[in-house]
Amino acid sequence: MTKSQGGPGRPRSEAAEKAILDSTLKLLAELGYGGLTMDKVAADAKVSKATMYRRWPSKVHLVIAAFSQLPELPSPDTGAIRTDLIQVLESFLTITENTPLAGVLPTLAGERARTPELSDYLDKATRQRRKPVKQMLERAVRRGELPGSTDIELAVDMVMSPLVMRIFFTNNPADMEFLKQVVETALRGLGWQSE
Amino acid sequence: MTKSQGGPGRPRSEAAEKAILDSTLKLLAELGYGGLTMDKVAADAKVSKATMYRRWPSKVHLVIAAFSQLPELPSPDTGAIRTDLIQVLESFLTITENTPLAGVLPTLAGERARTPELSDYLDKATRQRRKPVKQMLERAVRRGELPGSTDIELAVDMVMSPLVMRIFFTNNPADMEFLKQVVETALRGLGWQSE
Amino acid sequence: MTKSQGGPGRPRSEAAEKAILDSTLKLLAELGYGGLTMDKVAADAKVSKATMYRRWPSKVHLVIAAFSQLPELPSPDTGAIRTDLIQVLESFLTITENTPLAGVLPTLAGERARTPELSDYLDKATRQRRKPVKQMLERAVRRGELPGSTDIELAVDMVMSPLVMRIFFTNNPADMEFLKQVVETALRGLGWQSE
Amino acid sequence: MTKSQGGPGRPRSEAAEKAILDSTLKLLAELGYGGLTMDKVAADAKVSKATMYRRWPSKVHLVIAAFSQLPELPSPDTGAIRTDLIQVLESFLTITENTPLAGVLPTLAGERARTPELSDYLDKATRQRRKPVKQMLERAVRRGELPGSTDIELAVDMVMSPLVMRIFFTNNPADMEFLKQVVETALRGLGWQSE
DNA sequence: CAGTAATCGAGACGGTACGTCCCGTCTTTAT
DNA sequence: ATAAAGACGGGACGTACCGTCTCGATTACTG
Repeated sequence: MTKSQGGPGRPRSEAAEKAILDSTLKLLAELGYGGLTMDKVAADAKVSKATMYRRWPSKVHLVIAAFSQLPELPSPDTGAIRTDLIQVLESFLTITENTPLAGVLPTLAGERARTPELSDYLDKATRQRRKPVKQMLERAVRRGELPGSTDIELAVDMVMSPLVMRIFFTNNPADMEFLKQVVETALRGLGWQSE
Repeated sequence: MTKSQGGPGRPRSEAAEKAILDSTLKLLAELGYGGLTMDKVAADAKVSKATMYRRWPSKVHLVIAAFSQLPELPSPDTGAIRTDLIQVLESFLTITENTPLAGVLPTLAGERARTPELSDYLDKATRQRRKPVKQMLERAVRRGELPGSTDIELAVDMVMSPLVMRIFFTNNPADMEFLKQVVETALRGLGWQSE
Repeated sequence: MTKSQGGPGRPRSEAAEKAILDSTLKLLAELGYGGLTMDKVAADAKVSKATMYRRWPSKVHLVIAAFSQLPELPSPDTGAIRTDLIQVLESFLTITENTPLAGVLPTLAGERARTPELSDYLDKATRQRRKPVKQMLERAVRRGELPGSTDIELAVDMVMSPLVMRIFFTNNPADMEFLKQVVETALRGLGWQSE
Repeated sequence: MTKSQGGPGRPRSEAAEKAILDSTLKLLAELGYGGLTMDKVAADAKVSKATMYRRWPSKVHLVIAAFSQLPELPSPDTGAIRTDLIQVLESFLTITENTPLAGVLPTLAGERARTPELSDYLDKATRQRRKPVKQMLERAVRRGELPGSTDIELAVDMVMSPLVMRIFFTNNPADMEFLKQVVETALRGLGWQSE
C-alpha cells in the first residue's frame, strides 16, 4: 500500500490525500455515511474523483481510512483505574452522542461482513479506539489494582462493549449511571482490589 | 398497520406476505444487507414491488420485519446460571458465525442512527434476541444464585455485549474459551454465589 | 424494438420519448454532438437517465433516433427537374450551413464504422434525407426528362454527394454557382433531355 | 511548429515522432478513432504523453498528422481517362473497405465542424487524397479527352464523391459495377470525347 | 568541461461524461 | 381494493479519457 518513494513519475500529492480525508470526516460528521457522496467529497476537497479512487478502491475504504485519522480519546491518568475508566468512557459517550460519526461505525461493520477484505483494514481503526482503555488497564495491572494474570483484551471488552451495545443497538439509556455500574461490575469481575 | 379485513376490495394475500419475508431472509443470508435488492426479493418471491411497499414502507422496515421472524434462541434450563448462559451463548455464536445474517444487524443499527423512527421497530427485534438470556438471569435471581438487587438489563449487557463486540467489530476470536471467561467474569462482577 | 402493446405493466410514456428527442435535437443544434450530454438531455427533457437508456442503448443511438425525427426537406414540384433539384439542394445547403447539425452526421458515420450494428439504424435516417431528391428524379423519369432506364439511386448520389463532400470534407466553397454546375453536369451525364 | 535546431537543450527525438505516428496508424486501423486513446498510443510507442503533446496539441491533430503520412494512391497512366479513373478508384475502394481507417475520416470531419482551426490542417490531408485523380483529369484535358474549360475541382468531386457517399454514409453497395457507372456518368456530364 | 536548458519516461492530477444500479413511486391491465 | 408487471424520477457509483502537471534522469549545446 505504501508507495515506493523515489520511483519514476509524479509522486502522489500528500496535500490531496490530507484534503480528501479531512473533507470526508467533515462531511461524515455533517451528513453521516449514507449522506456522504464521493462527488461531494471531491468537490469539498477540490480534488478529482480519480485522485480518490487511485488511493482507495471504494467509498467504504475511504471512510475507514478517514476514521483511522480520528484523534485518540483523551487518556487521563488519575492513579485509580475506576476514575480513569469513568472519565475516558464519559468522553467516549459524549463524542458518540454528539456526532453522526457514531452511526458510521455499525455501517462499516456491516460492510465488513460482506467484504472480508475490509476486515483488517477496519480492525486497525477499532484497535486505535480501544487503545487508551487498554493502556489504563495495563497501568492498573502494574500498580496492582488488577491481578497480574488479567487478560487485557477481555478486560477491554468487558468495560467498553456494554456501552457500545446500548449506543448502537438498543434504546436503553447509556448514561453516567449505567456507565458507573458497568465499570464497577466489570472491575469486580476482573478481581479488582480498590486501594 | 393492519388492514381492517371485511372492507371492500380484494383482501391482502397472506401467502404473498410469507413469501416476501422468506425470500428476504434467504437473500439476506446469501447476499447480506447491501447485496439485497427490493427487485431481487420481488423476483424471488414472485411478487410485485407494490405488494411489498404496501406492507413495509422501506427496505429497512422489510429487513427488520424479516429479522423479527427468526426463531428465538433455544433457552435451556440446566438449573445453574453458568451452564445455562454458556449453552445459549454458544448457540448464538454458532448461528451468527455461519450466516451473513450477522452483518445485517450492524447495518440496521447504522440506519437506525439516521432514521430515529426505526428505533422502536428495531428495538423489538433486539429485545427478542435478548429474551432467553434475560429469562435465565431472572431464574437465577429467584434461585438465589444472583442477588435480589441485580439490574437485569445491565446483567444481560454484561454477558452478551462482549460477544457481540467481537463478532461485529473486531477480529479478535469469539470462541468457547472467550465465551466462558466472559460468563465467569460477568457473573463474578454481578455477585454470583455458585452453589 | 416495438413494444407489444397491451401487455402487463406500465406502458412507456410517449410524452417522455418525444421530450427526449426534442431536447436532443435542440441541444444538438446548440452544442453539436460533442457538447451534447446525456445528463443535459435528461435535465432539459425533465426525464431520468434510466428512461433514456431504456429506449436507446447509447448516446449514438439516441442521436441517430433524434436525427430521424428531423422534418423532411421541402420538395417543390416546378415541372422541370433542373429547377426542382436546384431548389431542394439550396434548402439543403442553407440548413446544413446554419446549424451545428451538419457536423453531427459525419460523427455518426464515424461511429457507424466502429459499430456495424448502427449501420441499418443510421441508414434509415439517411434514406429519409435522400427521399425528396429521389421523388423528383422519379417524376422526371415519368415525364420523360430522364431515360426510363435511369438508375435512381445512382442519380441521387450523383447530384447530392458532391455537395455533401464539399460541406463535410473540404474547404472548397459549396455555393449556388457550384450547386448549379453539379446539377447540370449530373443531369447531362444521366442523359437529360431538357424540354 | 518546427523547432529551430541548434538551440540549447536536448533535441527532440525523431525516433519518438515516428514511433508515435506509426502506433497511431496501427491502433487507428485496429480500433478506429473512438477506440484510440492517447494513453494507448503512448504505451504502444513506448513514449510519454508529454512527448506527444509537445508535438501535437490534441488527439485530433495527432490523428490528422498520422493520416497525412499515409502513402498516396497509386496513379496509373493508361492513356485513357476512363480506365485511369476506374483503376485509381478501385484502389481507393479496396483500401477504404479493408481498414477501419475509413471510419476515421468522417469523425475528423465532425471535429472540423466544431473546431474551425482544424479546417486547413485537415484540408491538406484531403487534398493529398484527391491529388492522383486531379492529375489524371488534367492529363485528360491536355490530351483533349475533356474540354479545355473543364472545372477540375468540380470534376474531381463528380467522380469521387458518390463513392465516398456510399462508403461513409449509406448501406448501398460501393462495388465495381457502381464505380464504372459513376465514372461513365460523370465523364459524359463533363463533355467527355472518347477516342 | 562545467553549466544550462530542453527533452525524455512515468505517472499523478482536475475535470467531466458515460453507462449501471437501486430506491421508492406511479400507471397500466387483470382478479 | 389488491395483484403482477414494469416504467418513472432522482441520484450515487465506479470507470474512462483528455490535456496538464510534476518528478528524476538524459542529452545536447554554450560559456
